[in-house]
Amino acid sequence: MARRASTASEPTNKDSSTREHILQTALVSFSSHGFDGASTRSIAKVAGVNQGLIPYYFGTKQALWREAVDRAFEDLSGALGEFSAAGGANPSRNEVARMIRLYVDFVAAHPEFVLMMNEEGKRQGPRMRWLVDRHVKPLFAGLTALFDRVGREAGFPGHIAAIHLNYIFVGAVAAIFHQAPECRRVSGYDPMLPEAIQAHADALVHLFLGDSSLGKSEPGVFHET
Amino acid sequence: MARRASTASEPTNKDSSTREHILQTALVSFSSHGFDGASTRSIAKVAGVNQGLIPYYFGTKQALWREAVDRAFEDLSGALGEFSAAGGANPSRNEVARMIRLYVDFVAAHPEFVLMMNEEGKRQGPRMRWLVDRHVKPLFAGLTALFDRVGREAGFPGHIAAIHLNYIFVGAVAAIFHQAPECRRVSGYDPMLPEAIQAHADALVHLFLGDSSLGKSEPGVFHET
DNA sequence: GTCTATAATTAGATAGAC
DNA sequence: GTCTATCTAATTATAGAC
Repeated sequence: MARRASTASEPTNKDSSTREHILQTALVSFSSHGFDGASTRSIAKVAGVNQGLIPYYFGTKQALWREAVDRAFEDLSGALGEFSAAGGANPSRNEVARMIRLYVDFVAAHPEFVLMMNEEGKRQGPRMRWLVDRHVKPLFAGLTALFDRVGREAGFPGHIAAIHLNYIFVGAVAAIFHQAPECRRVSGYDPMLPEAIQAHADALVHLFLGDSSLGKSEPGVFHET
Repeated sequence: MARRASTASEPTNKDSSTREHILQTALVSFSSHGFDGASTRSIAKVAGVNQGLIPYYFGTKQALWREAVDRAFEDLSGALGEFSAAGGANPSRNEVARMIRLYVDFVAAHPEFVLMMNEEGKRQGPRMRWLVDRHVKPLFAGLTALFDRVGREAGFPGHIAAIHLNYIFVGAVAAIFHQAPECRRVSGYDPMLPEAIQAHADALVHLFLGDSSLGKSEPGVFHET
């Protein structure tokens, strides 16, 4: 491919550079095969470049992983829009429903995000600590406030319900997407189809917020205020 | 350690043999580091035996993995008792609640089971196909029947809700346990403590079945018949 | 049955041609 | 900036001592 000349100080094009291509390929490989299972040679092969370019651009495999994770959380932040920044203000039922649908759409479009979270969050180690301290903790305060309110309104017992609701929610959203190959083989149903994604979001909104379209708020755990 | 002599045809003691010890160690290692990430040397080291014993007992790494997975599903079947065999007969609300608590307790006691399922179910390959065809498909028919009934009673829209409820349920149960290290670091809360396991089961029963202890059946998605 | 030693392959990172 | 070639270390599996 033709490539325009660039001086030493001028940054290269962000979206079309092979560096960026390696970065996007790396996150998918790491999430699918794990950090140890994804070799730099296999990442380079999928990206269509030489293995030597990875140490050239990123130094170490660890550094490549970190840049790929940074990029993943940028994508999440962009997809959630105002919700990722606002935190747990005091959203209405419709705002919570919209947040659920935004997150479902993001996970369906980027299953590698939650696969990477599962890969690193399951065991202690430097990558888990780095990931949690740098990216998860800042998001967690807002999420806890939100689920604390949801839990109270739903009459969940005890003061520790928020953390449970948090993981119940993220697990309930993501499993069908990060287990998509298993789901297809066991049931013949493709959860990545647009109709399936919508049906999944519908089911989650119904489960967590109840069905307000019928004009009653009894089912579900969250009631309009 | 002293070991009693055995003839060629006599099977060795199942629970105390080093073969069995390797098998149990292997599942934890595979679930934590993935098939490629878990080296036979590291498995042998954790088990406290020599690396050469793995090809001696199991032939190949693949065969070791298969035996470890067989053992994991035996444990699941044992923990679920009558529920794993009965399938989706027509359980009462209390029976469903009991099944939820049994599964929560199993996942908390054996996070390596769902970690292994996540590890292999996320991508296509010979291990995923073997695992699904041999172990998941036989369980799936009963689960679908159960969630089909739950979905109908809860008024979920459409005829494909069962598969969504299935993955919503298994994801909701397991995430806090398979992400336990992440959970501890982000929140300081240990989901593996007995009180936490019970609180998680309480939250799930409340979410999926509603709170019948108050004598009303409005919240939740499942109503007593 | 359990060990040591090793063969064949592959890993991440480096050096240097162009 | 991208490639080939290579170094060192770690991988699975095998051979053989005891």
